[in-house]
Amino acid sequence: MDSTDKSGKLDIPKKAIYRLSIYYRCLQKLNSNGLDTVSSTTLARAAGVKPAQLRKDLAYFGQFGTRGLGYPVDLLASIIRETLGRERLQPVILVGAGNLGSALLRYHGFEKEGFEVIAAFDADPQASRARGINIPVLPVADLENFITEKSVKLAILCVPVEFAQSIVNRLVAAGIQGVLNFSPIVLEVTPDVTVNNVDLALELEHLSYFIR
Amino acid sequence: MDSTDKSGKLDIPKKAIYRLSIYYRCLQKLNSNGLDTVSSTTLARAAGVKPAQLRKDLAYFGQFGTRGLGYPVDLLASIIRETLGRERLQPVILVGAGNLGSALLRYHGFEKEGFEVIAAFDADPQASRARGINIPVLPVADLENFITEKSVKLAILCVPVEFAQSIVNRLVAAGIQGVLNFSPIVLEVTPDVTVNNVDLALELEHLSYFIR
DNA sequence: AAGTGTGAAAAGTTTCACAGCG
DNA sequence: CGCTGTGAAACTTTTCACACTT
Repeated sequence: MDSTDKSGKLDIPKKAIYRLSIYYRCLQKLNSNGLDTVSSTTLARAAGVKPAQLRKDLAYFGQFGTRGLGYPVDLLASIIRETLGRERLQPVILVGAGNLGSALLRYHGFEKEGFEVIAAFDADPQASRARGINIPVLPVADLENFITEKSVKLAILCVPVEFAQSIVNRLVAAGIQGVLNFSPIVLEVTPDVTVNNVDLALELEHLSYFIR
Repeated sequence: MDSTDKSGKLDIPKKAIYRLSIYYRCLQKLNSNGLDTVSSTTLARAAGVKPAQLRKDLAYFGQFGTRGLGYPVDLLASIIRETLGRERLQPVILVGAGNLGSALLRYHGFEKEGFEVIAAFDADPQASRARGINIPVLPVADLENFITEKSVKLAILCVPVEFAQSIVNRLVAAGIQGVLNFSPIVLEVTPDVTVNNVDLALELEHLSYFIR
């Protein structure tokens, strides 16, 4: 069997891709601490995984280490950055500037990690503008034009659950390929679109199972 | 081998427990639609999984279906609720009422799912109180007393990343058993404590890998 | 000596397929 | 007949252990 899937990407396990982001963060930290080489044992400890897993994860997309020495921090960081598709700044839109949506906009956590949220959309842009948001809040009717014109590929979805499916249909039709979904609903999309669900109540519920 | 782990819990795969929460939501919806029986095929479709997986998941903790008919919606919902430890209202505290923390408090998404956030803690309670939060915002110094007095087991952690580890140490020492962590850091805790990480930037980064 | 890269084993999870019950 | 419950098969992911390189 060959090592790429139908989309031409290297066949890296999904979970390994999540870990790549964690490794990248750890590398940035190490780099700012002036280190230029790191062993799998050290990096793995920082990332909370086992050394063998780290080595296997990195091996999915190449050989970057020096035996007896470790990995070059700088190079490895660039490689991961490129693998994740972060070499270019990705514009992101946010749809649904209600309670949670506007909270996320004020939070600026995405900007800190190098994503630019270039516009928000809401059924009532007037009301949302009042909430101390400093990017344009546009009416939902403008979604399609905006996405096409700016070639936006990523969207954060914070609309009420009953609108989530119909909005995501419009996003996908307009060209969105990745959706970060905060609604507690299983969205139906074509296989070429990736949906990541962040379900805050579900995470708390999951914790509730583990406390005695 | 027997079917319980060292803590005496049924040995249900972690991923199955997440799905339990999803099933529970779907059941509530079905119930409000007046249905009182549901087949694995129907419930599975609503939950976005395969019928066999749903049946296997439910079988981990008992036999609730009637062959030829399906599952009783009401009973199944109660069973899942109990399995998840949701029969009692769990008090939750939130630590770090800054940008994201105060946003989550105003969002009220946890309350909607039946969790009560009974207090928030912040290094500067004064500043946080101004942000339109309607639960007590207490100084971080009060953490230990409050947790002990109210027997709080769950905490939402939204402090800046550099304080996360030391705060979680204090939480755990005071009796917290489950932490919903929003800081981009791998927290070190004893095995009897469960940490769920919600890393918003990481989720976006993961999406970024899948767009072409 | 130190530490990577990697086949092979182990563990975990999902899917299949069908026996068996209502 | 319809649909659950479940062993067994298939698949995925993690861990091990060690040959190999600097």
